[in-house]
Amino acid sequence: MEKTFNAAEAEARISKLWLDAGAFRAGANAKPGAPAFSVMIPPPNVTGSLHMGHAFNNTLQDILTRWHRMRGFDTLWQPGTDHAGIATQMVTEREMAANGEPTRREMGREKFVARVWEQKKKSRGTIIGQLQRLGCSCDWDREAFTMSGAPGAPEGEEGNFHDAVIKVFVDMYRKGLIYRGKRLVNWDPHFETAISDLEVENIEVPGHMWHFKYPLAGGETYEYVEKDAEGNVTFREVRDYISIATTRPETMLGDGAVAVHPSDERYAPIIGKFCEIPVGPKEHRRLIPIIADEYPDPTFGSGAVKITGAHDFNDYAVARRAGIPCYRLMDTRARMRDDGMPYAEAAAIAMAVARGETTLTEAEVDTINLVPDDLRGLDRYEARKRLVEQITAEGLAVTVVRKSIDKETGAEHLERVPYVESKPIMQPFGDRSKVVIEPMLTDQWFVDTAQIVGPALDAVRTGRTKIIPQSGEKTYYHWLENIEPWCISRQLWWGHQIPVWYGLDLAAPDFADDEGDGALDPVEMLRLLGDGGYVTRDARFHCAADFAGVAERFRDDLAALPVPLNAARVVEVADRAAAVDMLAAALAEYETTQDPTRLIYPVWRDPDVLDTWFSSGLWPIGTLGWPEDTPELKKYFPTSVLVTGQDILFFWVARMMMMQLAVVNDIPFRTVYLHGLVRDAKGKKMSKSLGNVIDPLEIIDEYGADALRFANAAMASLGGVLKLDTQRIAGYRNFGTKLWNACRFAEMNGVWEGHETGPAPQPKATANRWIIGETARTLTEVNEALENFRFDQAADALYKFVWGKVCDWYVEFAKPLFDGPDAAETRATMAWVLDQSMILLHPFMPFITEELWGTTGKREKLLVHTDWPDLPVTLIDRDAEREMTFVTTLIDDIRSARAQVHVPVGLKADLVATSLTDEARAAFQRNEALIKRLARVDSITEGAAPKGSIAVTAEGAAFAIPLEGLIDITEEKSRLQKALDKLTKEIAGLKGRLDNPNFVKSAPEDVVMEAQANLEARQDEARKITEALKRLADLS
RNA sequence: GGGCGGUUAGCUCAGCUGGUAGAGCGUCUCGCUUACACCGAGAAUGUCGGGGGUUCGAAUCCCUCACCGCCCA
Repeated sequence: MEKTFNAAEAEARISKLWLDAGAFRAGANAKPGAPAFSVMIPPPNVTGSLHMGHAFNNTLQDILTRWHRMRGFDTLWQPGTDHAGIATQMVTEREMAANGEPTRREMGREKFVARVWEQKKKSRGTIIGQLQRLGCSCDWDREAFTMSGAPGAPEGEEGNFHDAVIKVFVDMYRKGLIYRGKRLVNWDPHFETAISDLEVENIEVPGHMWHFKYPLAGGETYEYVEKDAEGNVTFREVRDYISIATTRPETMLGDGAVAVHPSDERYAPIIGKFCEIPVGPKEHRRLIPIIADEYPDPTFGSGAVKITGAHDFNDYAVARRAGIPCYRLMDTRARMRDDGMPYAEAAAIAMAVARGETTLTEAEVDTINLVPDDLRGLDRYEARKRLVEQITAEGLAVTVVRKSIDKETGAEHLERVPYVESKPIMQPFGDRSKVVIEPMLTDQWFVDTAQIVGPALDAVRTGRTKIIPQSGEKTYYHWLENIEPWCISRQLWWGHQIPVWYGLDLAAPDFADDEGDGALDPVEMLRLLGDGGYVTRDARFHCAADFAGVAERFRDDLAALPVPLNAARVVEVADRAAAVDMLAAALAEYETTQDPTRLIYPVWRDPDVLDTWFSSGLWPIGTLGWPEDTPELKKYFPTSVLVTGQDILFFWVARMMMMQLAVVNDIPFRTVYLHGLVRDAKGKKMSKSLGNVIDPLEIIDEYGADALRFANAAMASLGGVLKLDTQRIAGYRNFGTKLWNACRFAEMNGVWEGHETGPAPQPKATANRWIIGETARTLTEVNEALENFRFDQAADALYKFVWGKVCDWYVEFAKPLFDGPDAAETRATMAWVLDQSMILLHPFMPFITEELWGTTGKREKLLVHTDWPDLPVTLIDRDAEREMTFVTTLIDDIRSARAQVHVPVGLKADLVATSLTDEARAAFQRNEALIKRLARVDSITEGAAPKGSIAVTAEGAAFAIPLEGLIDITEEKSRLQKALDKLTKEIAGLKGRLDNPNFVKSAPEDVVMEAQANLEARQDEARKITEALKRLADLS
């Protein structure tokens, strides 16, 4: 054997060994009739690459998986990747730009989607290969993808995940769990799509708060009065305006009202009156009502809030309550709108609405563009700047007096300046695009989460699904109990296109075939096409898995229409505009031909795709073949454990819970293990800009996958932050080497000759019996730790056992034993112990252990499939344990004493036993050889302590090491005195407790007994040390 | 502002249902003792964030304050 394990050379070879053997296949190594153990990998982004978070997360999954597989469970670790809509589209577009390829829009949707598939194929291997380098024992043949089987999927991307997603959408739609609506959503102006609340990061940035005057309509005035807490008037003035504070002046253009709190006496006189928005051309100023609503905080700002329903979430709620129209001001890129009728006309309509003279449908409101002509098409921030200038120029900014002193004359100047507060404001940013999110009123699809959240909550409340650590459950409840509707439509091209088709609404209420002759004359036609006709009316829509499905439903709609429309043929076109054109052409043709068979009814598909989390929400059933009733689904669902980051609890875990329960009425997993974010050694988030990113592949290159894995396991205590330190990884690489060298030592001593794995031997020598017991104890610890997901405790137990027990002591004990009569049983014991070490370490360090397994003996199976031991506790031999504790502490004490009084390490000393109980003598005699070797002792005698010796005590024994002339007497005195001081303190503490009648009375009996025994032992030791000190005093 | 978590040796962290503090790394001293210098032997280091309470006894339970982190507003 080499001196160290060559990870770089061996890992690829061992990986291949496992893969060629099909070692990771679902059910591999399962015992007949064994229970299933299944884990779904949190699918990484298909274009992503492995970062430390993945490495950590997947190490834990692999440990669980390998552990269960070795225990004979029917094990499946399901791998796969996520199509990651926005991220993948972004990556692809970026690469296309870098290559000088045409843009997405130039290409068109179909070509672009094909291009993304190319990208997917290209990058898919990256992260999968990286997971394999980490040693992940997924069933790679089953690799899944959240868009497999989607239209346009190339060869090799078959599968039915797409079918599952579409089926779920259709089913949920039919059950009324999914609806479409114009709602305020988080709009990402960079990607020009809606995103969910969870994809928004709120960050505090420096901002400004402007204060403006909204003049009351018709020059009305009121008395504005401020009072203190006692009701005394502190300020009083007659005002003709209401003061409004805003951080976003550009949204003033869309104001629909000003709101004040109903209890706010200052504004009570003007509730119900109108005020003017101080923006836009003077002659077209809009008036808006002053309303009462609970939302405004009377203590904040002026207490009055402008209500811009289409651009603020709070305002939106107020607007809905009060029936205030929400005017959209921006386009998809968050520039001020530049469409629709001129401002003068739009403002006039809005005025009429505010006065209650007319009402508009939602669709009609959306056509009203209230951006003044001079601001149309401007960026939102440019528009803000200009508006502030315009309002200030008009004198409608609230001002404050500023005092300045002229440096030359010393004269005081008082001037009024606009009141602009500079203060930090919370701003929403897109987590991918990093641009400021704009609340935007758009048509979107929503899951009515309120309807499906109940079972997901119950599953955790009743314990059917357990979340670890438990604090995760609290967070889970808190979020789900306050859940908002989930916006699932995204204005992207890469994803599952929503299975909804739209058709023009031909059921104009005033449309009739006057003559009842089935012939459409121009008059009748005009009713269809004219004002209020299908061209402007909202579309009708139907949902089905495919076009054939919706066509049928549209035919049902048409059947209710008069002749000849009822016979129109349903065809699919690109979009609404195409449909309008085509229908017009078809009607025109009908007019001349009067041939109803040639009438067509064009429908178009919703261009939006589904939120990625909607599809990954089906990962547990989708990867197992649902909606088909596959054997895998029967066997591996619900899954056993989900291991994922706590940051993903809402995004994914909660949604999987809701969706699985809604779709198949079962929990997706029995246990959810949540872990923290991996950070650098100082606890900082790893980020490219900080330059503190640790690349797991570089770590694997340098230290080996096993070292990284063991470090991950050791870090995995419950809760908290995970700080990754390369020094620690190096330490665990050393740990692997330590085991390696123990096996190498065994090899040199013929331990492996003719060795085969077998049951524990039954040796006679105490050291051998002891280490077998220690092995059994460690197994219990590891099992218990893993059952409780305490990877850190399992790793710790293994580290202490292999290094602290096997290498530090047992290997040393074996050296003299190999030269004595117990050599054969010692070889057998060592072989067995090292075998167990490899087995127990395998889930944590699969490469080095598999390599050792293969080189050290004749093995029936690969280690990956070797049985996890089941060792009876009877292997723990209490007598052997006591005896070895005596021996090891004695050796430790002798070494320590020697070192402290500077006895040369190379010197072999004599040892005189000055007092021994029978038990101590027996233990001592049986292990003489070990003590001699490890404590560097030459000869052993019994007798009185010679002059000038150092004293060592042990349980039931006292020893002296005669070293007259060699030792530093002062040093020895101070050593003993120090020990005595410590003992005295302990004795005082123990005595104090035992002398306290309350302690003896109320403490449990065994605690009292233990304290008593402890006191006696300490006192005995103190006596021995005092004697030794006395001898030293005599000497000098 | 609301919720969750944390504060233990120089650093990173263990410490379960209360019985009087541990590990790894780092530091220092010594050592080429025939598995291993990715090693061995030895050593030092803590008013367990502050205050109060419950208890015979508190790092551990309760209250409170301070600071830090995360999530949601």
